[in-house]
Amino acid sequence: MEKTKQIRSLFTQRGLRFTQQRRAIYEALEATKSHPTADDLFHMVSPRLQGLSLATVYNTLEALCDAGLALRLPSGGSAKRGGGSARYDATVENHLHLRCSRTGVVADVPKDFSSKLLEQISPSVLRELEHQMGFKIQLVQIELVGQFHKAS
Amino acid sequence: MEKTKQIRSLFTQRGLRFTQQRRAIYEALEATKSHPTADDLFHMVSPRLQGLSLATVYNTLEALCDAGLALRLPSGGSAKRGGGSARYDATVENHLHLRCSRTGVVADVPKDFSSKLLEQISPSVLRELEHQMGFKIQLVQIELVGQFHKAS
DNA sequence: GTACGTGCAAAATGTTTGCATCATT
DNA sequence: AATGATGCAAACATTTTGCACGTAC
Repeated sequence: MEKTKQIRSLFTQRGLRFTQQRRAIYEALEATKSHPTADDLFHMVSPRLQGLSLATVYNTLEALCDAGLALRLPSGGSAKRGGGSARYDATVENHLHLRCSRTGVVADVPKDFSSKLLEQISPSVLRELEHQMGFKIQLVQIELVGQFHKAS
Repeated sequence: MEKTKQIRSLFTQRGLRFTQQRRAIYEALEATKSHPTADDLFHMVSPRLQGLSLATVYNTLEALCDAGLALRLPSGGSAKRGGGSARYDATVENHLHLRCSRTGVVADVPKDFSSKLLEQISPSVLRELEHQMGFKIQLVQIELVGQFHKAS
């Protein structure tokens, strides 16, 4: 299969071993828009890989994040309100998130809005900031915290 | 004392009872620039309030956040790397944070940079987004993830 | 006096670790 | 063959909860 090869080369390019578990977890993460938690992914993937361990999901997600193939979303909100577990996203292109302050649900801001907003941030100011603070910026994370209408 | 009254009225304005614990925790949070965790605050405050319970710190922080007197910072990074516990900030005026992807340490972006960057975000685009997504934005959280030079 | 906050300990999560085994390189 | 990943269970850390008591309104 074509896709398998693509993923395989993505992995090996970054020094990750290509295992069935990693492949399945990455595919599931890539296929969903839902910003799943590690546990969500475990439940999505384990039907196909009987015997999968939750610890492997955690290990894999850490490896993917380190390799730049996934992002761990900064999680606000108390544990009660959805802030209790980390959420992941395989979309590496920079985009914004909406986070509901009641439920912790995370949604993507549509691409056109995301780029419109991100373009407004001046790279020269960021570079000036990097220089002044002695800090190398890897990622600009923007989260719009608020509430969806029609309270549940 | 003047300050006590100020805090008292801050609290009562928002329907919070004014207890010694809440006062001490709020003062400690307001006085520091260090974005402490609940446990940090517990250790800062408990010398003055013997018998203070960590659960009270958590309760108080939740009450302060709900009342808009404090913010829980979105916490990226794995549990190992400082993402394991929530950090709080009494500065309600919107500002940006730097987060070290190695250590989880959070630092404020200086006010002049913060406002320069925040001003670049067009309110009209945000309003359009709110309308399209059916979402009421309460807060724009921006985090610059990266690393400080001179690794520790 | 009533409603709410506090302290304590126990429970509930979420995440990591140690180790034996297994798969990928 | 060697290195690193997996699975399992136990350890760990963080946060929440239940309940008796105390305190602010």
